[in-house]
Amino acid sequence: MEFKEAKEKFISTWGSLGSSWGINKAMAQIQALLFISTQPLSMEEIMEELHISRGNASMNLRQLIDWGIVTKENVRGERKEFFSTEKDVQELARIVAKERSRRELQPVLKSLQQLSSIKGDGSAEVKEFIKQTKAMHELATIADTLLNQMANHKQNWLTKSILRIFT
Amino acid sequence: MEFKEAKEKFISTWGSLGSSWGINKAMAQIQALLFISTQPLSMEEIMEELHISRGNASMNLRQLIDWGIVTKENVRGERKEFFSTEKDVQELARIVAKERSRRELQPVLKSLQQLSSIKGDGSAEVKEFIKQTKAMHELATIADTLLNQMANHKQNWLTKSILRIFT
DNA sequence: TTAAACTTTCAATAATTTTTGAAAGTTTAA
DNA sequence: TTAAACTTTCAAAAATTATTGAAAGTTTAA
Repeated sequence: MEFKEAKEKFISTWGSLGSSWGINKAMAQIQALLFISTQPLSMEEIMEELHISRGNASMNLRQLIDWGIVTKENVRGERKEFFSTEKDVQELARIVAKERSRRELQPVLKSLQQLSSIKGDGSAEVKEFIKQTKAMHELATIADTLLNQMANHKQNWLTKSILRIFT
Repeated sequence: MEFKEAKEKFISTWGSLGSSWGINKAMAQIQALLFISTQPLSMEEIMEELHISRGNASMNLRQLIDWGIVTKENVRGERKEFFSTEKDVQELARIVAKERSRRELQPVLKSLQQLSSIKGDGSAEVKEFIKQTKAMHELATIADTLLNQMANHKQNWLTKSILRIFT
């Protein structure tokens, strides 16, 4: 396989993985492009490589910056902005874990908390509701703890810990 | 909060959580409804509760069955089919972990494997490409191992293991 | 058999999400 | 200043995804 082909395949694979995990395609593809680039890229270069519009590039870069995955770089002698992504995969995993916990799990946890606290009237259906929402709340708490543990551990925790888990 | 209100809120919360994790809304809502129901429900009842069409109910129930989350039940004296969902949250988590690994991680792993094996021509960009796709492959392998470890452990592994992880 | 009860399929439609591109906004060099 | 270089915004258009509903298909009781 040629490099050019491999590069395109990597970008599109990453893009569709993103889609199936609730991250939009362009956003995932921009990140993929930066991830394998040897130097920071300008918006112009990103637009050209991925065949996307200026507006699309601008908005998705902003989102990536919001997530803390991409940073603006100043290249000396250049007026325009350049962008680069976090290059360490474990650091990337940490950021994503943290952000997904904050954005998606926390609100659900809060809801489940409330819902499992409705006062029972003794009926079977309300009892079941309370029991099941409580169980979900516990599970979500555990998942959240896991994500945050990941997010708070520095470099290499993954490879170091992996063999000790579940043994 | 009234039970009816709480029930609706639970179903809609679950539905939108599903959406943000790549599972369609109706599918997540059907599962939520069954999850808090004290007995199996017919398609008719599901359609009515969730205000969705027969076709929608049928297709999403099939998907849930494909995933192994919902099963058809025979209720004696009734001709129509009834549906119920796995009620144990940890078992649910196991099924989801296993299925997502199989459906989404495995294909990506295979791609990354291939991509990180292109022959280098000595150029910096190809070197970077190989290095970065290899790193991704390693991370994805670890994530997959984790998911599968989860999927292969019986009941209660989560609560038992959680305190021992990352310590 | 047959016909009623029920489920599935799928083309058409609706809803949602993403993308575009041009106008408005901002920054910088001179 | 000002005007060129660059970025952001956002309404409209396009693309994607979900939903409907009626016709076709299947199962079962009699």
